[in-house]
Amino acid sequence: MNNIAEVVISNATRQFDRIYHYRIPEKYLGRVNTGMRVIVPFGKSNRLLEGYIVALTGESDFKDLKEISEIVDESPVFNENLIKLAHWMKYRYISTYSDVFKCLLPPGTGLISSKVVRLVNCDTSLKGNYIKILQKLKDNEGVMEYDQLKEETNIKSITKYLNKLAELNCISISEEFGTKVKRKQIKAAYLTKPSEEVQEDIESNRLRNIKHVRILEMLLENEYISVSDLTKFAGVSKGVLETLNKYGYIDFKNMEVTRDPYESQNFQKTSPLEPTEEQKHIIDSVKEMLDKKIFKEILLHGVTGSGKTEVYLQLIEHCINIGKQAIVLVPEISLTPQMVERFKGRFGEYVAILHSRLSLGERYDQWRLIKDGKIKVVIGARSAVFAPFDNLGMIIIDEEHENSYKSEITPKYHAVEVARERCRIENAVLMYGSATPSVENYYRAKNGEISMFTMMKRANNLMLPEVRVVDMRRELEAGNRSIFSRILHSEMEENIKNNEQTIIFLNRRGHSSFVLCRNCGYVLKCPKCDVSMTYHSFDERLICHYCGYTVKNVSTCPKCKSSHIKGFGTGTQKIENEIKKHFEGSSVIRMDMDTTSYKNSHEEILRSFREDNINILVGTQMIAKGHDFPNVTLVGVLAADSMLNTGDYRATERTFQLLTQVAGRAGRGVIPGRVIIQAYNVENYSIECACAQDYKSFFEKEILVRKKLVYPPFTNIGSIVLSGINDRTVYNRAVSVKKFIDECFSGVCDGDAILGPFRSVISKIKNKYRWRINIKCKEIGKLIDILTKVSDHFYAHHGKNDISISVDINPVNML
DNA sequence: AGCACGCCGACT
DNA sequence: GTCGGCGTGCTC
Repeated sequence: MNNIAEVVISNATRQFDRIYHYRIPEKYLGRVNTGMRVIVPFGKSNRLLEGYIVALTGESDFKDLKEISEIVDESPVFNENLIKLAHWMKYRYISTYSDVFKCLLPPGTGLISSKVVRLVNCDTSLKGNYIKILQKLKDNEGVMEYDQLKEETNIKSITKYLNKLAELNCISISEEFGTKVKRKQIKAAYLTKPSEEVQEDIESNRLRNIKHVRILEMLLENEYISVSDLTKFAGVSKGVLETLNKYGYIDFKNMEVTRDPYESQNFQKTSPLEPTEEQKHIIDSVKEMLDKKIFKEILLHGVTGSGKTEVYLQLIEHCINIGKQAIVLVPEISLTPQMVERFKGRFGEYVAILHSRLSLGERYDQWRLIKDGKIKVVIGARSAVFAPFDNLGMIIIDEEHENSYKSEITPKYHAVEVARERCRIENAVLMYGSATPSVENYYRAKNGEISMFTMMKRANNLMLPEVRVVDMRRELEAGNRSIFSRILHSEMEENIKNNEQTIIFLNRRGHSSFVLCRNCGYVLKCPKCDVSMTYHSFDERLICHYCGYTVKNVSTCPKCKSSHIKGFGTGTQKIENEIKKHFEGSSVIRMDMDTTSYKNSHEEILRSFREDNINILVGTQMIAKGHDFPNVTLVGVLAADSMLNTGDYRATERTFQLLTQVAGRAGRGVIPGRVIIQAYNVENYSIECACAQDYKSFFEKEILVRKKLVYPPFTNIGSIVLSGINDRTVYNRAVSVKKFIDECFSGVCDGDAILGPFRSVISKIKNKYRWRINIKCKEIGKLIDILTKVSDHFYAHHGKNDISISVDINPVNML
């Protein structure tokens, strides 16, 4: 009989993160199941902790097992497949069970313990603090939280008195668990008399008060109405309802409700569009794969505007028809109302939306709808890959190359990899969609590892924009020292004259990227991070984009006191100012992290640009994502090569992807678009190929470089970053870690290498010095094994030092 | 992480 | 003699 539960403890550190066996007490037998959360006694003091049941078993090598003390959920919160996925994630991301399981639940559902004091017997013969405590409890209906009791009675050593009172059996002290998010309940009113009788009372004028009549009439229409709605729409106060209650007409009931983030919106129902030849071929082929119910990966390489979304929609429809569910992952930033509208319009109530701008409560409710089987399609950012479906048919990852799919916090999972593993486990179909696929996936597609479909026709036969590259070195030679090349300048003027819109793209926010003293060469840096401070003209301050540290702008050099100190490099803010200066009478709007910090400001800016017909939009990465602006006929890209020299092996790829995307913003209406790209390093193939909108040539060139230099997909890069307050001790620790790796790294493959320790490119963040060790290793299993050993070894000899370690494989950020 | 055990120094 | 410092080791 399976009367033993395998439990992992939540909030465990690496040192005690493993599976523990607990006996299931008689009273819970049959009620306890895999995937439930429980409360278990742990350690010598038997403190009560939250745990997750990962399996049930009949026997254990341990004797003297402790018993589960409480069950948290009445039904499992994870199914078997998600538990399998969790095991894989722990392995693949060198993580802990604890961190991994936390990903599977919506935020705010973790248990919080609190000590609760209950009044049992109010012995009035007691004196002093004792009676004070008892009185306080009595005033609060006999139940209070320990912390609250302590604060309100203002007794310093309250524990002493409480223990004594508990001994005297006057009170009981217990530990209770709650969660941050609660199920939302509302108080609803309903009729307690038969409707005929109420009707009769109204018609016979027995009820004189018009307010009473109004309320009863409303309740005749609807069985339950929330008290708040009732008072609002009837224009009465709560007192009226209480009177009706007293007369025995109505009563109240607490009802659970679902928080719906899109409650107020009505979505126009849409039906499938007639697919084009290209689309039909893809839809039919993938439908067949879905019917087979086997794991399959598909790359959908489709240029912007080629109708990928319609393909997604029709495949999802098929999924639903065969009784399966689908997940659609999109980058957080493209989860716009238009996107939501498309899916809600097609699938209505079957759609759940998950993203970080929802409140904890909304997210929790969406999650519960999914778990209860009410939802067929989930659209969401990264974490939606964990949506608790029981019969998953497919996962679609839109803009598969986006690096926002990689989590920056532990566990540092990549949603694309997790989706792949989940589909493998659940025999589902995985579809990657992109106009500029990641080099890794395209390489796999070319090798026949995954199937590939291409969609190269733009809908409505839109013309590709005409792209021109301007060599800024020539501009300088010709005496043009402005930010704008002569051609871009004149095209912008032309556009303003013709009342057409322009987008100016620059991948750097702020005003100037650094402040330099021309006398002594000193560059102002953040005192906590090894990053130059950026000047923001809006409030005349210097800001560190890494930690947010800010100081007032300086007028003299802090080092040599020279006044020849000023900002160099250009940010979006400066562009905005320059445009105002150069193009008098034109309207400009700016979109970057500084202007979009408020909720909805993002949408507001785009709406304003579109509807108020603003001449020019200036922005960073943010504006590159799939928005449709039919009146935009000119896109200018400034400093297109600025990302190329960041010391990251993916810099070229990212430049190509970004430029291709930005160029795609032009000419989405009837007027053909023009794109002008300004750069110094114009010969770079990422710029050349982006101009030609030629993915294939870019890939062919890039893959050769990757092969030659042995970078992914030809190897894997393990990265270990050690950080701490004291530069020297961090370095020493890094050296000892390196030594440890040397010892366990045997049987080196061709091209495998251990590099470092060296200073990280950003050598200090928030006052912590960073040293890095990189490991190149062809075989990922071996790399995982080494990194696991390194982590275990590091924590085993942790001691009382303040150095922390972070390990990652193929990180998106190598700085 | 949190807690107990345990082994040394400075106090009534 | 004993109170308390924090190094070490364990948690089903």
